[in-house]
Amino acid sequence: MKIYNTLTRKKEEFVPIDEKELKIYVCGPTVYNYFHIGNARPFVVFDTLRKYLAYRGKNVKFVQNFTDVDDKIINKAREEGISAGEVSEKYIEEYYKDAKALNVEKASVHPKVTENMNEIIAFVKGLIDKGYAYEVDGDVYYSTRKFNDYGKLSKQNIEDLESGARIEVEEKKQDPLDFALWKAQKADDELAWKSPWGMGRPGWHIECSVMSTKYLGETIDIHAGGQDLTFPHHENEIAQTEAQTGKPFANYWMHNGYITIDNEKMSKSKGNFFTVRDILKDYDGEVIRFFLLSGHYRSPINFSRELMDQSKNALTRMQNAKNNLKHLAENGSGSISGEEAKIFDALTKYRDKFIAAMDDDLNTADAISAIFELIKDINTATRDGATKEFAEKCLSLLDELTAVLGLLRDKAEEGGIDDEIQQLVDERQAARKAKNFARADEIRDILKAKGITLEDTPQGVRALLCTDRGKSERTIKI
RNA sequence: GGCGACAUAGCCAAGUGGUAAGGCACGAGUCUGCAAAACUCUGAUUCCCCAGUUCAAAUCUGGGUGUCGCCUCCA
Repeated sequence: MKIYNTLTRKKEEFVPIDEKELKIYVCGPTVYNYFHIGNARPFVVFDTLRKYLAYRGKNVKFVQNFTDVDDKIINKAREEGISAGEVSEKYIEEYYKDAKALNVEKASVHPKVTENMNEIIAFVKGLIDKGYAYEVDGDVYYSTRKFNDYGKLSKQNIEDLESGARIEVEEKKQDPLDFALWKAQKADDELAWKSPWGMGRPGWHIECSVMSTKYLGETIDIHAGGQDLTFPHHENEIAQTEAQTGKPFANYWMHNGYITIDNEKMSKSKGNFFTVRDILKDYDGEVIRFFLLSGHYRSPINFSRELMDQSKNALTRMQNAKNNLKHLAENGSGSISGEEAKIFDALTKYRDKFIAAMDDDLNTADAISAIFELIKDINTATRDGATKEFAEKCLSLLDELTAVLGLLRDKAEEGGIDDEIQQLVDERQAARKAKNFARADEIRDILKAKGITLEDTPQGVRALLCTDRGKSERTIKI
């Protein structure tokens, strides 16, 4: 597999450190609010990377942190009159809900800053001991100029940074480029921990260095996050970690592009964001996931209702193909014919195409097109019916590929077709036979009002339960 | 000022040297009692503009134009 590495600005063949266990770290959310669709992009993209690597037989240890110590959390706690811990616990729970809707798996480990305070303090102390950091009045700063490779990820020249650096009057840094590893407590209601430098809390960048090395080791395979983290966050992580360990921090750095609104970056500070929670009111989580995977992960994607509708319709085409196959598999009979076997052999080329696309720096857009080509051929082959076995094999292939992208999950079926509904369906069939189409249509309208759509197929009647999240197929006796 | 990304049909979007994937929308048709789904056909003589390299360029080089981003919290 080839991966575009921000460190070298090139696509490189991905060579894991240890084939037995790949190590991936993704910067997770600061838990003070629901996450927006821009935040969702790395979650979905790198979850897809993980699913793909697993599909290819790799064992992946996947770490994504929760930042539960931060000014924004403290502010939120003040606003709501609750503790910072209550704020972060609440939004961690909400994160899991939205992530589940997007079919984003839980990470192998979701470490929290608050649970790693001893390690953070030890890490900072280590940097001071090595001469890479210094303490001033309870604050600890990193001596950026001491780290010779500073700027290697973002390709920033340290002198250019110097001239652009914002100098804040109240800071006690020796150099404007230095950044905080530890911040002294300023107010009583601030989160604070006891440290060799007094009560205080960690700076933003140090947590990822600590949690990555703690859970994955000194050198990891892939470190990933949004493009806006490249500088300064990831640059600083490199400076901290490599100064501490003397080893490369991550072999590959992956950065996803932004979500834009009217062609401008979506961000919390601009206020032009849509939370996933809100979008889920109108669209299924899989539609959001499809939308996020419909372009290459490094390109910007514009968010709009029109594009969401396009994604929804495209996903419906996929779902229809699956529904049709399920219907054929459940109601059909017979083992695969010679003609079908030949067709099926030809279909497997789409698996190859899918893999080639994903191998090329996770080209999900191309991978999706391979799935649509597969669907087209399947639809053509099954247009006039198919044997049960052929339908099953096609369904299995389709499921195999869509599952890698986290699409077309089988949704839990709520309720059942009760006798009353079955009776109506039976009555409608009788009415159709008697060419009493008025009554037949009336029954269909009645069921439609109950959220059940009836479709007549050569293999019999099909009932689809329509939820606000799309159609899911229900089997019905005919 | 430094660093960087992008520009392909009405919309979205692959394609990085060999003669334009895929999806959405639109139109025509087939099938169907109807509906839904599906299938077939139709759409860029052309990939922002100009010049160059090449037998061959959307793809490489140079120069423009436009849009966006990072350098400050941000996915």
